[in-house]
Amino acid sequence: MNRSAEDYIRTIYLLKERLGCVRSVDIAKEMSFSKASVSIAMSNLRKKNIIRVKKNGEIELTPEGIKEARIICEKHSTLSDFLKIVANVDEKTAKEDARWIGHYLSASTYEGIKRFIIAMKTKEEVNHDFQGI
Amino acid sequence: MNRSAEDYIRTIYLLKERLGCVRSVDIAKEMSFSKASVSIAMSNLRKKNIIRVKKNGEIELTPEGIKEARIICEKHSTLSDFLKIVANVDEKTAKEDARWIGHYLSASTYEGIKRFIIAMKTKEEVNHDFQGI
DNA sequence: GCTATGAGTTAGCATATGCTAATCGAAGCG
DNA sequence: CGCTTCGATTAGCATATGCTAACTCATAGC
Repeated sequence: MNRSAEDYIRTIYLLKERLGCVRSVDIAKEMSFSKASVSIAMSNLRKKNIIRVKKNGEIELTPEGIKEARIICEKHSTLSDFLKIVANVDEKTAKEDARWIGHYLSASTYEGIKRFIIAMKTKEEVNHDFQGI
Repeated sequence: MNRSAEDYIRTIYLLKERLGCVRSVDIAKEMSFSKASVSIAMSNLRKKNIIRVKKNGEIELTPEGIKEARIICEKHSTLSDFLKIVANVDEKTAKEDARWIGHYLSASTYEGIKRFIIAMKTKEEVNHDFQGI
């Protein structure tokens, strides 16, 4: 998937949760893109069978689209947590950076980061338990 | 600076050290790009006053180019070390990934990562000293 | 019923990056 | 000397992304 497509898919997924119903304009507003750009992007996602557009303009992720979206969002939140922990940056910065690097990191590096963050969180819990004694 | 320009600058800097003299073809071979693409990229770097091309075709970084190159390479090696440590990936993977994320990470996240890696290395030294006792 | 508004699409453009094919110029070889 | 080869450049193309301007279409209000 392209970087931009990933971004659109993630946005559609999140807007669906937030608004219930997602249209092109909602996406354009959320991403600060023109209606035209979104229209073309939606046309591409439709060709790739990621979304389906109802007669009333409502945009729905297909089952494949939902699967993709979950993968993208999981990656995104893992990387965002990771950056917050290791680089000590704020939520907003972490999310923005995660959005970019999520697309460019190799699979093996991402897996390594996932292991790192799981170990880190476990360790934190252990520390917390000890402090509780 | 563009992502591609950063890559070209870094390559020129490294090839200069490795070969002594850098020409367009050397860059094309090193990066696996066509001569044409490199030619156009060099023309852009010339316009930005990053490189200077001698009559014999030799490419030299200007003082500004060298400054840029050092910043890029430092960032690159910091991120590469970082990925090797936290994600436990091999040198090659770490370098490739560092090349990409180096361009997309925000300054604050990069600074945070730098602090993290310095702390990590210090700690390792301390551990090493303790083990030596 | 006409018009204004909102949503979506299309045409045409711009930038960043890459490619191949063709060409130019210099250098080396038979 | 003429041909080949090498290095560099140019023209023309392709893809990915974005934009504005102009259009269509449906609906809501007067």
